[in-house]
Amino acid sequence: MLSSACQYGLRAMIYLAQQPGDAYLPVRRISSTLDVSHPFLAKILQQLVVKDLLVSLRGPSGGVKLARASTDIRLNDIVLAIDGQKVFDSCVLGLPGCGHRRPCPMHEAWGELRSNFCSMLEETTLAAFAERTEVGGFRLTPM
Amino acid sequence: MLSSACQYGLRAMIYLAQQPGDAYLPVRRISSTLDVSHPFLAKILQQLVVKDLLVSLRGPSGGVKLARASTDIRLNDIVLAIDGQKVFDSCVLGLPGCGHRRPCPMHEAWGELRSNFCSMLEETTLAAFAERTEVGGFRLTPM
DNA sequence: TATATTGAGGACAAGAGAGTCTTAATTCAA
DNA sequence: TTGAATTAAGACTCTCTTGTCCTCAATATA
Repeated sequence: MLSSACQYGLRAMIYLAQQPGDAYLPVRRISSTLDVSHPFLAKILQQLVVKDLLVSLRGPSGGVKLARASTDIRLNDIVLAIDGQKVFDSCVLGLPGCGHRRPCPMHEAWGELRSNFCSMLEETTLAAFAERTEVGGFRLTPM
Repeated sequence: MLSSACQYGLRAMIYLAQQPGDAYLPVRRISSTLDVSHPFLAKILQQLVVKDLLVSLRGPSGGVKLARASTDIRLNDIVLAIDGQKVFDSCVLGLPGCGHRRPCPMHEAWGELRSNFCSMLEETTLAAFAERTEVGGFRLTPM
């Protein structure tokens, strides 16, 4: 459903939203906390910088931080920035051009499930999600 | 969500369920109707033969046909045979071991959507699906 | 029995996604 | 001003899925 890159991106963004203060956080710190490859995560976060979801600073005490308040970033923004629109309009049977006008047999049932998923991503802010993560004691890391 | 192989397999099985009579249907016929590569589809259908969802016969007037009544095959059987169990217990954030005991932040919301999807696959028989496909005028082919 | 037709099976090629590595550019701090 | 820390950028490798190709085995039919 979501690519690995997108999964890493989401986890990193949630982690960043949990940080107090306004300091830059080195990517290396994030990657070691989440236990993912540093160069790979760096490349992913770079995409989020380009899409204006993160800002970055080079040099000592540099790193990345959220470009705006976590209450103003939705999970959907992150997924779109990394995986693009295709997640949202793919057909379960892989038929090109499947849609309301020429549906495949699964279109209706799948469409409903998918739109529920999309709604969740669109409605949930990063702030809400980070808080739920902390309060619920949920984890972002494999270990 | 589903691999291309699985998508092709589902489309082929629906197409087979729509055939009247009990004759073997050559894979070549199926592949050209669905407009997918013949060798690739052959390999996929072979898996379904091994899993006893199809029976095959070589030689002239050979081909494949459903191993049992389409009322006795569920979409779930096909997905399991091709993509395996991993479709059903994957974590949205890709965390290994994510589950009730150690959930990731998305576990609950995603779990519900996924279990709806699974229920649909488990409850829908190939017969019901093929009929809906014909009655609704839905399509299996790209063109 | 001869032959054309079909699936079975394996080796191979192409593509995408995942992940690594190296070098350059930037910036803080001593 | 020098050096260390850090992101930026691109080339590269690996692996898995997708897809192709060729040969072999089976079998219905003439």
